[in-house]
Amino acid sequence: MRKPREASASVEAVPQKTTIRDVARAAGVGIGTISRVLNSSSQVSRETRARVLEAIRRLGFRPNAQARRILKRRSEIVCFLLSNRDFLHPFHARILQGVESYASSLKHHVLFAVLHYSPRVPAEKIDLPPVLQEHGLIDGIILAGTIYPNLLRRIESIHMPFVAFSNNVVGTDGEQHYDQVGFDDFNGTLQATRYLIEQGHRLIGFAGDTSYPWIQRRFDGYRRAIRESKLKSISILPQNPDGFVDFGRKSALRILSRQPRPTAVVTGNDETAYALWLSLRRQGVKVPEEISLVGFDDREEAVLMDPPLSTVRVHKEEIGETCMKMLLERLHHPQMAFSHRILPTEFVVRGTVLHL
Amino acid sequence: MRKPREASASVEAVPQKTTIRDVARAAGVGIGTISRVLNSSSQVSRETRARVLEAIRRLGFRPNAQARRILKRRSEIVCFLLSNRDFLHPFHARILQGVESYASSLKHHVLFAVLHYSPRVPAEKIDLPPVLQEHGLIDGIILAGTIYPNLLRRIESIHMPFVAFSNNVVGTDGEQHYDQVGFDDFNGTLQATRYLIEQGHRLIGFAGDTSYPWIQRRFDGYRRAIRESKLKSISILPQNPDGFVDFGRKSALRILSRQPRPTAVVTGNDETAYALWLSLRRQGVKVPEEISLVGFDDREEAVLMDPPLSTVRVHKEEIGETCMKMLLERLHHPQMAFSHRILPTEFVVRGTVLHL
DNA sequence: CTGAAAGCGCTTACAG
DNA sequence: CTGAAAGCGCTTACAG
Repeated sequence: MRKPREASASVEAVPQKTTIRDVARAAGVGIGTISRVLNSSSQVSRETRARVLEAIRRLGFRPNAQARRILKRRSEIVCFLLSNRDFLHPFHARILQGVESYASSLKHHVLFAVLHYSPRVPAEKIDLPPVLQEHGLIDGIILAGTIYPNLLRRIESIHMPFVAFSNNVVGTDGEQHYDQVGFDDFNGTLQATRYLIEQGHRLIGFAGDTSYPWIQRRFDGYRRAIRESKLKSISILPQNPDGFVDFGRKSALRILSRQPRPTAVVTGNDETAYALWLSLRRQGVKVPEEISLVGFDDREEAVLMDPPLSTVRVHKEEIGETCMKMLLERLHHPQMAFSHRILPTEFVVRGTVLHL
Repeated sequence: MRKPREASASVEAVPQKTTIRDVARAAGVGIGTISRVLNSSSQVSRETRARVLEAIRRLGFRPNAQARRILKRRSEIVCFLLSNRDFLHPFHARILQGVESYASSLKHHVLFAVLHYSPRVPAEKIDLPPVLQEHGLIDGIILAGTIYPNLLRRIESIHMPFVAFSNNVVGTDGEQHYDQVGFDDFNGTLQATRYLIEQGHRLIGFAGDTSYPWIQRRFDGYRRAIRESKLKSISILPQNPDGFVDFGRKSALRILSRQPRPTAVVTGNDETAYALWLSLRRQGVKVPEEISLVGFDDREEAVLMDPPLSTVRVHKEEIGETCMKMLLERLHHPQMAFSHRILPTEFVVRGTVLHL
């Protein structure tokens, strides 16, 4: 027994109930004509079109999106799937914004979904959000967050087009058979370190946790620059840091106790740079007068520092846009070869590097 | 050149093409029976169900979500509409997370959309995102960001259920005929200021831009506490600040030049507190030894400070959850009276308040 | 240019 | 319990 929809008073007030048939009757035409007007088909006479548009306006008719989508065989909705992040960090939030902005400019929509999974569970045991279990609701997926091989395999198993934000892909090796967009970790620190060298620095350290593959790539970029100039690399990674502040304290200690003491430090990311900055200040060490500092990511922390942090800027919105663009290309050309686009980073000179 | 997934073999591999009719044929039953199994109707015999499930598995069948939704007359998708924010600030990002988390626990989905509009344009001129122009795609809206009266009227005009995050509603007065969820600005600063008084402070200033209604409410809470204890309120608002750092500099100046000098400052939000902290430090004024500081919002900045900021915590995820919950109630009970839920805040004691 | 009809992939009374 | 049929709100050949 289906319950009748609400009280009779609301019948006129709720335009949702008006269907294409009502409009056809009101305009005295067939339903096909209404559809043609809605889809701005050229084969409708001016007068008919005007009559139909007037009827649509008068009845407050809005076509049912679901019904259209069934026939169109495309929902024009993509899913932004954030995996294994307990909170939507500004970095990913801005990727999402880039996705949304590009998507909406093309009349597409973005569904936001979250997934938590263990990297150690077999692929088929990963419990995907319901939206990925159905089909027809979304056309494809933009995969962000931390991506382990099992998630990749799980997503592949549902045969839905997807694009992965590649920088936080962990533990996959060799060739990958999917579309990816990322930014250039290696060249980011390469450029930053070269800048320090140009500014006259010769004793340059690197502080960052290289157990993350992206920090490792940044470390590699740093080492390349160091080697190029025949300098010696100095790596600083505190043991068992107990949280953010403790991490800063321990690495500051290691830096300051080194003989000779580095004049500059390249950090694995802005957060590390921030923690270091706090600790150095606390110990009365001035940035950049006594130690120059360079970050990576250009997060909010960067401009909150005083002086503001010189860092490697990542164009987060552009990453989102490019993900969306690639996904659309994939949808239109399913047989196209897979590609991995790596977007350039940009070194931003602000206040934390001293010219020696 | 990487090769895409097999071309010819994909006919069987792509489950999207399998329909309920294929399954019916494979299982040797009618399509109605497949539907009943999918909807776990109890009126299917164990053997038939088993046969159908096996066929579904074998064919990799996943039902078409759009088709189901047409019949169900409910999409179980809500739209999170972020208005007039040029970027998804962590504050709103966490509201979104709360919405998503509650929604997904109930098998609902969240569509993320952005809107930019002028507060001065007539309501009917506001160009809503396409998803709000169709019907059937979403069941309702959660409205976040800065909300002016014209947007409210525009949303009301499309007759779609919605819930507004109320703290950033601007310029509406009197009774509001819609559902709202917000947090308690007034009691937040009331509690924070009382805490300062308990700690022995008698000269307490308030720094914040009261042209924003929410900061005005926070100012009111501060004044209530001040009046309760028969103290004198001291309001600090720098003229024409030129950005974040300049704002901090100017207000620090005003605070320090006052005779007698306040021993504590309640700020309109964490950002203000952070700017103030930076400037005070720069001028060699110690927090909290010489000046105590209290923030509002409990944003990321708060824990980035050293010592970490004592502030008024807002439960952002809970706001999102409550929005989603109210929207669902509204959907199930369209005739229910409108309500405005105001969630409590919580004062978090950290390191920036000195006991006198 | 336009209407009548078939059809998209489902759900759900209806009748056995 | 189950199948055949009607129907959800659209789009799109088809035939004039």
